[in-house]
Amino acid sequence: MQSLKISEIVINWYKKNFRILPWRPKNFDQKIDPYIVFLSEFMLQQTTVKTVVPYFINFLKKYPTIEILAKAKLDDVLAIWSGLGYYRRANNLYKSAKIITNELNGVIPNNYEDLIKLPGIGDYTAAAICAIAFDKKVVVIDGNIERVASRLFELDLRGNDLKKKVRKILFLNIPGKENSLFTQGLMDIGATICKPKIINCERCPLLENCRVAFKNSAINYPLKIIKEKKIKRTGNFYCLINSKKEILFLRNINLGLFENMHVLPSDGWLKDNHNLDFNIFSIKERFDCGVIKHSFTHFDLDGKVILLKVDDNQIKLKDNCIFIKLENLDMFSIPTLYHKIVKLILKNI
DNA sequence: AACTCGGGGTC
DNA sequence: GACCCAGAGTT
Repeated sequence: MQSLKISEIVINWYKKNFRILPWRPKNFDQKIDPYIVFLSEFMLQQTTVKTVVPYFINFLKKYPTIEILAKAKLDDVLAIWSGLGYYRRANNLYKSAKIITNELNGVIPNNYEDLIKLPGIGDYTAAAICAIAFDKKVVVIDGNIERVASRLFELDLRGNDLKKKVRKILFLNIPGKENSLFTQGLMDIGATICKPKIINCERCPLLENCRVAFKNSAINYPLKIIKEKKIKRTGNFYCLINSKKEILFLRNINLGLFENMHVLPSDGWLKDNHNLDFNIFSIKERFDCGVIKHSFTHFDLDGKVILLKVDDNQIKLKDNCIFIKLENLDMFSIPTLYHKIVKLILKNI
């Protein structure tokens, strides 16, 4: 009797052991809504399933179709994304929804070439939507699949070289049908069995196919990429608050970090400061509230938090300035860093 | 090819 | 603390 192919093993395993996730259909016969896959893949870029789940549920409730999303306001989309991070994803998701609704008759493309043209959709996401939503025969490589493959075939490569080799090998092992299940199966094996630090070889369906199974060296795969040590940065954050307990935020027009989000005035830690002209305010009191620590991908931030109590007299604010009531903060697009700062401020009021 | 983009889970 | 996560866009 001929032994089972890798794809058959993975698909059979997946049908019995798949993770139940809010963006997955309840059974395999159910038709998949491409918008569900489209949305989940944006959220899942570089973000763990556990973190995404509550955001996905909220988002889908508010924007159940791509047309409703396309007709929403960007600020509202960013607000519901607040806390999830990598806010460029939300900006691009919104752009793509508009393009699909206004230029593509509201139909999400079912092929790699058209998908990858859309903003926020790169190689991985284009392939993932093709495979998962449309069951197309394309190779999908995410962090999970790259790790599983690097161990399965004991690949002594890293970075882009590893990805190329994985692509070549997976192309030879891709099934003729049910690639949607194969792709998600490899992901689930990576997420639940072949994990980065804890490897449960005894539960793995690919045990007999794996070159590093039960070996101490398994944990070394994929080979690590040496990373630079994180830099420290310091800055000052200013919280202007009036007697109505409204806090002054700026809508950040700078590209890059926190694009289009609401931020507090600050200086010292970015090239493009989130500047405010304090002269138009009459400041009654000033407190130093201590230091907030926040970790970014490439640096650790120590931010001095300064509370400034200001008069209520009507001032002509610039367009990008807005006083937000404390109880309304959740309605606005405010990154986690600034929620942490406000929390520190409240202890000092 | 190397940077820049968040924030939280996990160990 | 360090690593990792259903990566993409820019330089």
